[in-house]
Amino acid sequence: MTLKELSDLLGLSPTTVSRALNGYPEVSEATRIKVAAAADAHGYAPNTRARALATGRAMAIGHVIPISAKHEMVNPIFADFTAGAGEVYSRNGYDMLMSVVSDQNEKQAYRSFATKRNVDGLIIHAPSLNDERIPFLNDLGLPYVVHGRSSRATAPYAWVDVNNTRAFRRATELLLDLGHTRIALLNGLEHMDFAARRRAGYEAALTARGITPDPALMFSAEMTEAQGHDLTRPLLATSDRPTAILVSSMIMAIGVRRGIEELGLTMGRDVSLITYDDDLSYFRNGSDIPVYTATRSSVRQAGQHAAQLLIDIINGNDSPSELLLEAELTLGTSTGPNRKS
Amino acid sequence: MTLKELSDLLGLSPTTVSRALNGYPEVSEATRIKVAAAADAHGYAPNTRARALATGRAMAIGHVIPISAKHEMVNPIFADFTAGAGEVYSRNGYDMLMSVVSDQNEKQAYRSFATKRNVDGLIIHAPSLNDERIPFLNDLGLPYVVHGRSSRATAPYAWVDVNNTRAFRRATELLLDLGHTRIALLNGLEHMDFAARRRAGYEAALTARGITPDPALMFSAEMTEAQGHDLTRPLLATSDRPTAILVSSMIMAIGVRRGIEELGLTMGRDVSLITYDDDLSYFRNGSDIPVYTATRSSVRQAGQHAAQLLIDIINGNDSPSELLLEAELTLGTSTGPNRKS
DNA sequence: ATCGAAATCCAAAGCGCTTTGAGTGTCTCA
DNA sequence: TGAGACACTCAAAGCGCTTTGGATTTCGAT
Repeated sequence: MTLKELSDLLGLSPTTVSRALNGYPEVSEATRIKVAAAADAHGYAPNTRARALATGRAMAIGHVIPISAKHEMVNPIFADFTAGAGEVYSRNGYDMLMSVVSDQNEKQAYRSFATKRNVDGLIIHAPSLNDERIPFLNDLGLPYVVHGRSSRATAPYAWVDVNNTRAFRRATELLLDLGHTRIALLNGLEHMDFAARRRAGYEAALTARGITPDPALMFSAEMTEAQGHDLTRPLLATSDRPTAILVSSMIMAIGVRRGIEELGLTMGRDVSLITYDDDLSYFRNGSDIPVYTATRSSVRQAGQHAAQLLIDIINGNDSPSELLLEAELTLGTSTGPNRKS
Repeated sequence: MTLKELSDLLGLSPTTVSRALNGYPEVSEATRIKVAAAADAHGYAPNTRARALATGRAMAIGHVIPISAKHEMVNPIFADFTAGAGEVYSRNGYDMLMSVVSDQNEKQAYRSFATKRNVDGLIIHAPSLNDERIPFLNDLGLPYVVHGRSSRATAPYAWVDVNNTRAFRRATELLLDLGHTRIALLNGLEHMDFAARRRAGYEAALTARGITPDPALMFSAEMTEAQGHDLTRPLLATSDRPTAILVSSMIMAIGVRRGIEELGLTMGRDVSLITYDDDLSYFRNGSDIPVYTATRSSVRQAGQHAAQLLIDIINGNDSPSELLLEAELTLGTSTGPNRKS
């Protein structure tokens, strides 16, 4: 069913039908209702491609999912972020276009979006400290929003981020308050901005209490279950082992816990643990009582915010284009007072 | 840069330029090279929307991601499946269109894809035993591939699935061989086809050894960490507790393990555990030695196969449209002989 | 020299929609 | 009664591409 067929059916011109459906004022309410009814009855919806061509707007947002060639990894938070963003897109009539590329080809994917003109905007993920995508995209001229920040970027850009520094500072302070002084940090890869900020928060809290951060207690790795486990085992086997561990992701924390228990130790008693929790839908932190003490911020909500911000930018509503979300610190059973001192 | 601009630049007609770029034989090799070079130099790529309108092909595949309204859950395997499918799409010049909708609106999302004509095909996930989407999509006339099967569907459809029955039958047999007779099953929701098949495999193995499946040992729930834990606790608190547990997902298994250890029991010694492992990239089963004994099948590869199959169907290459993948059974440290008998 | 096929290239139509600019009635007020 | 204002509606152009059906040139063969 095309517009022309529908208009023939109604004995109207395509113009009028189009205007009726798109809510233009030049058409009477009576015909509008008639047209809408007929469209509904015959299951008519405008052909996206033709409409996009005519209006110059693709009504689609692009997401580039880079796959690390080394580890064949998909960022686990991606599904929930996507879900959040997707809801907002649907609500606003936008489609979500996903491009899965190996991380070397990422820029090419952005360029391709721009030249093929099949999206009106982009969301980019996981920025590094000085992310080269930002100047690149500024040149490209396609609206975009960054999920996260890039501390050393000089050009302006729109972003939605969590206050990672504050979150890790508070988590560290909690552990200090519980009497822990040897606190390990199992962080994500620190060329990533979020990880650098988390480390800064951790170090700031220690320094403020007169403790010099010990490089032997700080680790930076991919945030997998296996890494969590593999880093924890040797760490806890030393004589002056830490009494508390700060972990950058739930998934990694699962591995840490596995390591703790393999050594016959008990989490929350022998070793305290605080983790960052992205509130992933399939991995909620316990059912009633949280298992892990955690700083939590919903990545799904971040997705909603980022999507809304991008749509605002595309529509030219220049509301503030930066949004800093706060994580909340929730007590679980994984922390307790230091018993070793 | 449009085709017209490029052709003006080259002193050729748009026709010739278009043909040169699309590899039609009516253009000399010399001009083809010249055109390609110019296109490259000026960063020209055909406008997707215009091309789609002209060719009648959207060069895009739709995925509908239903969000369970009740639990606000995103299927965790979705990210990896998507990654696999996305690779194949990219390689073949297809875009991936994602539509996130609450599960009540799912059909509407398919219909919208069909009427708006912005995709050439669909992939659908998580079919139930008698999935109503199959007749619905057959009517709709948009090519599609099902990830999974729908046992009670009468109409034919293309699918890619894992041999769930066989996988669970083999896993159960392994436990039986180890002397376990009271084997619990923590399954996914059994209106889902995959879960029903897994249960069938489990029951078949038991029955073949003369053991009547005990309803008190069979559970069907959402496959979250919390559910795994919450089901395990009371299960292992009974006097005639099972000595082995078969679990339908790694994530759930993590929760089961937590339950086991909270009770002071040791996995692999006091309780054996076998889990189904989708080989999720962020949740590999241990680094060197697998932690869990598991039946594994890569959901990412399933994504690749499904995407390829769909593209084949769209292109009219009618290769066989059904693909059954086998899961492999890998020994980890979570299983051991029954010590209780 | 001439013809026909092969090799190139092009003009123009068309994909299905939006939107501009104009046209036709109908109403209101002088 | 006539003129202007208003409410509707429409024809046609245009978005950027592909593709049909010709037109032109080249060249070996007659």
